[in-house]
Amino acid sequence: MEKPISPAVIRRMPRYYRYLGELMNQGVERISSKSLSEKMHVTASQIRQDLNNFGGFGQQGYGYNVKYLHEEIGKILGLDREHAIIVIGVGNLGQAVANYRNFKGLGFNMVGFFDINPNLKGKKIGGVPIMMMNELEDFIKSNKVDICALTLPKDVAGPTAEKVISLGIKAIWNFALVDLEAPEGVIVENVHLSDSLMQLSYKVSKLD
Amino acid sequence: MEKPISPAVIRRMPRYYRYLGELMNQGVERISSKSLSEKMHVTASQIRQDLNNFGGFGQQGYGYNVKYLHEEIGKILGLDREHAIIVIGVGNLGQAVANYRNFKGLGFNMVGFFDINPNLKGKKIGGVPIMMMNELEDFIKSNKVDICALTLPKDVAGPTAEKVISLGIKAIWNFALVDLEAPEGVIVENVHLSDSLMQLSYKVSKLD
DNA sequence: TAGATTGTTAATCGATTAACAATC
DNA sequence: TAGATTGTTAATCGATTAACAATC
Repeated sequence: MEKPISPAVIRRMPRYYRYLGELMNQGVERISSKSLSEKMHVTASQIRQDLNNFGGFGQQGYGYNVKYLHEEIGKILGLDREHAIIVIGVGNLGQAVANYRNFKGLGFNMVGFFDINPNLKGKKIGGVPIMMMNELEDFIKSNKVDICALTLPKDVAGPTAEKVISLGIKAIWNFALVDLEAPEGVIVENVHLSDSLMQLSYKVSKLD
Repeated sequence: MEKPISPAVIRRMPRYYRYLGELMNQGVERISSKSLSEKMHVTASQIRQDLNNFGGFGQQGYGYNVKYLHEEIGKILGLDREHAIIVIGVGNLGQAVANYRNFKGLGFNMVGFFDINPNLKGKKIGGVPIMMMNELEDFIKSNKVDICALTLPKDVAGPTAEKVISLGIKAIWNFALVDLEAPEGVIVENVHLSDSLMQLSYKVSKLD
């Protein structure tokens, strides 16, 4: 295995991917680290350092081929394959995640939704059925599921996480307001909306 | 004005706040940096350094009073006052933000929702009306609005941000998939869900 | 070829950790 | 008082920036 890449670098990769996608759409064929750095408000040095963690994608005197670099970063981020996602908790946030447009084009496919509310049973979101929690185990065992999004209240997030981990899920996208403890070999990515809002609040209160 | 605090520290503050809130609920009266560090999986040294950016909240030989520290961090994060929020874009994500339970208790109040879909006109979420975009200007001028959440497609996010900024909004909580450029004195906090999902995808693909 | 720009090494800067004197 | 634990200084570590030789 390669040497581990620092979290700071990994955080920046999706942003590079996004900007390169834009450039591609605009028909830009090549770009130098310098002009990309101006667009993104980072240093050219940082861009070159970041990319060289993964390989030499550029060419001296030329810069980077936009399409090629976009594709390579896609591969680095694992976007060159399909990811099957289930969403547990079909409240407002769960529905938002379920419907989020941008995911499909990146290879993330919603394959099942789960809730405890019997009124939701059998309903569909984008053609994908909402199932009850007692169907979860069977579903995971008989379908390939790569990622489990948890959009449910914090007091049930922990037990639910344990359950899906015991069923073999290796990746949890957690929206519940707890830091889930994951065993070795399981990845948890947290999205804490209120943390983000508090950071905003902090910065606002510094303005005066 | 005090010296600026590093972003890394600010990112950690909401997490401290969360853990201290939990401890408070559990009736814990005091805690040392050491035992808090074990719960949070960080170093005790980092906790003390972080806190001392803002002041000395502890006591030698005793540790920190949980309730007091929780309150002080709340003040640092600006949670000691009310924040009026409007949400522009009442799609799935907008509704999720509009309904998010945890906000109210932290002093964040939803005061208005805006969309372009005429079918939504006059409907309410949690007693707060959904208005049309042509009502936005009047609303902002005649009501105190602290934060504007943008939960809309990326191609309209930029112009909408410019508009609310021109109307005096100083804080934007942006969920659209673009990095908004904000003038001096305006804060933009981005929540890029797909960036987060890509980071998860990256980590998953490293597992094998 | 000459000019441009990378890949990479070296220098700087900042953040984290360790250590310990101050003190409750 | 003696023990515990902070606040803070010093040491280490890592990340960012600068510089430049390699090379397209």
